[in-house]
Amino acid sequence: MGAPLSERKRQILRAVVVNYISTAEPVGSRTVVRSQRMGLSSATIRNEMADLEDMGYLVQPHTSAGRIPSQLGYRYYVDNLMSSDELSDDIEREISSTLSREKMREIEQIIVHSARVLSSATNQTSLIMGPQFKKSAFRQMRILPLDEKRSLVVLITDTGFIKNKVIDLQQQLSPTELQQVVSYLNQKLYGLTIDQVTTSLINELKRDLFRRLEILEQAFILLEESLKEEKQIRVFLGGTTNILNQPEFKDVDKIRRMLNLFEQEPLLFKILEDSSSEDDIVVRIGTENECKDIRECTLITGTYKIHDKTIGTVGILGPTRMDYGRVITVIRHLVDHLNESLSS
Amino acid sequence: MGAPLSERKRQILRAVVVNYISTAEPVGSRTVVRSQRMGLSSATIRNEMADLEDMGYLVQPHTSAGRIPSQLGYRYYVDNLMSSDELSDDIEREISSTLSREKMREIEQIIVHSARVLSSATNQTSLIMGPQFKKSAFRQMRILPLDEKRSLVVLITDTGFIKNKVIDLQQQLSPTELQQVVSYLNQKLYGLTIDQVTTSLINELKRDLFRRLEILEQAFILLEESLKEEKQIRVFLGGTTNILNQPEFKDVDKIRRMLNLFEQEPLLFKILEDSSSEDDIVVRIGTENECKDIRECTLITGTYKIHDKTIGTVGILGPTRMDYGRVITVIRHLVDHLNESLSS
DNA sequence: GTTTAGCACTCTGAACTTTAGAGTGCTAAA
DNA sequence: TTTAGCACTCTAAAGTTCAGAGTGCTAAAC
Repeated sequence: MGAPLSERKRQILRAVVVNYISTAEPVGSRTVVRSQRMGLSSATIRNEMADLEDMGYLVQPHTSAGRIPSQLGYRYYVDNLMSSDELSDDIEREISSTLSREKMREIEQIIVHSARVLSSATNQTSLIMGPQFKKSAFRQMRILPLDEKRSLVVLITDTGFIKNKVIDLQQQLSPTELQQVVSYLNQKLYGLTIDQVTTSLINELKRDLFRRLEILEQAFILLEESLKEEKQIRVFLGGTTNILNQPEFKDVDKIRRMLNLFEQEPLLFKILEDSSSEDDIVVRIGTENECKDIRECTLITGTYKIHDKTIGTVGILGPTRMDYGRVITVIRHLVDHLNESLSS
Repeated sequence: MGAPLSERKRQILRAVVVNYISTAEPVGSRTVVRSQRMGLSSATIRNEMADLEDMGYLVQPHTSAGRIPSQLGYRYYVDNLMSSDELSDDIEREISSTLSREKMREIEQIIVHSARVLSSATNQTSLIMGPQFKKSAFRQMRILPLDEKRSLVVLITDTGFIKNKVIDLQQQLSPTELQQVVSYLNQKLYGLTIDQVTTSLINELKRDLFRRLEILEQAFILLEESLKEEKQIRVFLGGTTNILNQPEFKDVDKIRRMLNLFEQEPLLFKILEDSSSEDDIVVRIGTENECKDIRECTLITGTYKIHDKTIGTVGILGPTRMDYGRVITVIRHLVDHLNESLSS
């Protein structure tokens, strides 16, 4: 990306970014002088800052204001200048105590609480994609008749999820018939990921079974439906009100657009999915985001796993002016803890 | 409440309330003259309005502004002046189509969608308390072993709910032992409401059973826990961003306080519970609300039933300046539809 | 006794003006 | 190459002005 920056420019750029992140005010040359102990006058810094502006790392909101980092400036900071924060003991403790509590057996509970910790530790809004059931592999299926009309279908996956759903059956199946159906399905579906259980596959199985049992129309419609439903994943939010504390959201209209976004789960899902990478933490600054509703924001995401299988994404969404170092460490720690506590 | 209002005052009060509800601007005497076709001059109306202010039905934000209804004014309007809206066909259609859709088998789905309809039909924020499982009566319990370690506990209630939860058992029970436990529990618990299944009752049962089977410690802890969990009820929100459209919430600080409230489920639950009445729609204006966070708001609630058993509350929360007539009819219709579609 | 026309008075909110302060870029000297 | 000095620019906050809406009161009209 053009000429490499001199050490002095790097220091100045870092000073501007750090200052702006913490104060939200444009940073002037005098402020940089004060925070750098490098024995240069403000005039010199001014020249360097003018250069940095020409190169695209800084921008001026108006003549005679200080500078603020551009998107490129943040990018450079994140890639080259940032010192990764040490996580304070408080937060470390908060995370691990939140996740290790005895009562946290339900995965949904874990996710909800994680979202809360994440947002309170970063003062931003957190998004966590619930476990992606669809990436798990089919292990076993059971059907438990409840009363004359209803049965409970139970699905078990290799990642240890147990999903169940009540279905209505118009006609009653005898235990033997039920047994036949179940073992046939188990045999056919074993090892497939939920994603692979497509409508066409189901139709095929249906045709196959119909030759033997002609009573299953209803049951199949419902099975199909319940699978479809499980494929849609929930996104959990934490600290949505935190954006109100950010000075960049003092405009009611921006707030509205943001909160509106938060109400649209499918969109949030897409945003998280777009930005997730199997193995590392991803930082998307401003227009690096696909979704145009968050082009003024930064999204930082990580993924969590169960038994080494990536199963969901966690993220922090906030203004581009966010404390990158801190957010990244917090996410990293949370993901580590999640991986550990979900795999046990 | 003091002297009864003359017909003329009633008309003027109604005019002020109606006008203020739709414009959010203080209503002056001229405006009242224009909207009333009663051939009086603004001076006369002015005198009457001054009287109404003395009586406490109207207030002036400042000298030389129009009047706005006081809390008492709204109360009088709701109790004596309001003409109940006819529901437009559009909304009627929207409600019934939302609730009758084939896929809406899961009760949670129904609730979520109801919250949405409610908020979009009223332009306010809607709150719906999920079905109060705890008020249902225990009907039947089943335990289905899944693998070496885990079992699925299924609870069926008289209102047709089916709740289930996976539990870990340290030791495996033989089918016979399991059968014994289950039938003992069924016998003991049948007909009790979930509310009545207290910790002490569970402890008692536990002591009882221990004499016969000594393996159940784990199972019981978990059963107890799962019941406890079911007792906490979720509150579903719809249209939280609608408050941003209300001019009374143009202040970022008020917005923050409101959104903060929305994030505190237990508080919302308490608010709804405080205000619900078995049989009719309840209107709580301003300080009539217990909770101090909504002392500037009006909460209108209704309850829904399954098989004539009250099982949850739906509500609309907005500024005291809300379209009472419309909101009440919308809620009434929604509740009717809910009752019908949940009881089938 | 009501009702109303007329008028002086009040208050607000929007538009405009002023001003202090922060910061810049340039020039010329170190 | 660095820096002191200075003229210049822009903003945000505080102050000012002003039209408009609405009132309450008085005295006349019905």
